[in-house]
Amino acid sequence: MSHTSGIRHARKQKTRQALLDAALELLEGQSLSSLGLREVTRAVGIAPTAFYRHFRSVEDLGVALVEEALGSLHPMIRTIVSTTGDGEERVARAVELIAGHVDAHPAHVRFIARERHGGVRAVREAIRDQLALFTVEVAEALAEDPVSAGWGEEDLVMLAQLYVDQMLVTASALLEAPVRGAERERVVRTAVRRMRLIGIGRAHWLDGGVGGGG
Amino acid sequence: MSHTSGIRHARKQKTRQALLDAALELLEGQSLSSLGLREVTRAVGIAPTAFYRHFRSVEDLGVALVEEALGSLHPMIRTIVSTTGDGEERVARAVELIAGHVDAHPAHVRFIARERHGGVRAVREAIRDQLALFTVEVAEALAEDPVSAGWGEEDLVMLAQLYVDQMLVTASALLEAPVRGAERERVVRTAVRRMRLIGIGRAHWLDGGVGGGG
DNA sequence: TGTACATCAGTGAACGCGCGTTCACTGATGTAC
DNA sequence: TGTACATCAGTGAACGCGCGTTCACTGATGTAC
Repeated sequence: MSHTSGIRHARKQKTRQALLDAALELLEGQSLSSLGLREVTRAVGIAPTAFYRHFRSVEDLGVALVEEALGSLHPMIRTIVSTTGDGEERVARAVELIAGHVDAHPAHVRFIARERHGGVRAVREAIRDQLALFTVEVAEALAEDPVSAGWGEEDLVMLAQLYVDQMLVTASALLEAPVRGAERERVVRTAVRRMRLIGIGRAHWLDGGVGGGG
Repeated sequence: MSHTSGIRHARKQKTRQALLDAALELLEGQSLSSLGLREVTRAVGIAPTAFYRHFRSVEDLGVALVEEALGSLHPMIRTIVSTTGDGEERVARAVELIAGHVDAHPAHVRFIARERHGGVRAVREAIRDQLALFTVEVAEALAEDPVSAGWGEEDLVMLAQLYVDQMLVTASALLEAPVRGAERERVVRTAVRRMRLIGIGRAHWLDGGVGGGG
């Protein structure tokens, strides 16, 4: 058998996951830069020193959490960008998918929102890099869409960034709203309208003038 | 004389400001939830116990920092929303004003970006409340603009939120770029295009369809 | 103006506590033969 | 299958350290008369 199998390895993975889960839960009420190693091991029920068998530091654990939280988002991104239908349908489905993800993984979403501009450099950079991958993915999908005919590379990336930002803004707004109820529906409706407005801007991007003005 | 004047009061205010300044500087490399009271007083050069003459806790100091950081933004918001000219000019001026503010108060901007979703509830709520005031201010200005004729209240608020979000996204992106150079210009150009796209969406909001789609 | 008392920003010692990290260890699991 | 040795996840004591908070204090500033 490979050294990545066996009882010992499986137990180690289980402890590692328990550390990640415990940290994520503790992070709902604080930032990574104030999370203590002893706090995490206490929550898991192991000795503080066992922490070092899995991570070099809390910062290191934070980077692992970024991969766990944003790695699981890739499939969702692909589903959204590959969804067919007219603009209005796509927008509604995208917001639904985001809302479903927030309901399923609220702690992950909170962690990313909090640490994206948080106090731990390595974690900020890990999040930035993952989001850059999302942007590339979205930009490539946009490039294949007939609506994007005539668009420059820089504009496609700008729009992709705008979509990725909106995804995070929407997810973050949903986090603060209750899972059900009028407030939640208001947040969803606003998110849909934001996306619709961006879609309209996209459709008229090459028309010539910005229109309006004071 | 009133009890708010005099040598003693002036010295107290000076120490208080020194605490705020020192905290803001220390917060460039960490989050508020890990900032220590002793760390701040050490930086100012006073005894740890003197801290309590000015703030009940570090959290309390954080709320004061929110007021300092976002209070100073109100004039800028008013300048942006009251700027005349066509859409393209307004966008360029708005981004210039934001860039100027980031250059003048980088630590304030970093603090708001970091603590907006940070680990200290009272500070998050203070930021949320201040941003809500900005949104109201922008929504009122939008309502007076002829371009908004026929717009519903909810849509005006949605657009105002979108503008306020963009202001923060742009400020945050500028923070990470060097003050001068090609990278900075790329960030500014992208911000202008984002704002332009939103302006186009706004101009065509009442046209009927979203257009495009896969 | 001068005096006597009140206020209060800042001090410094002291406290109990939890922190991250080290170290030698234990004992179950893995491996070579 | 059995044996002998290697690996290594988790242990528990120990360390020095900085933390937030308390308390009685000092002495400059403020105020009443």
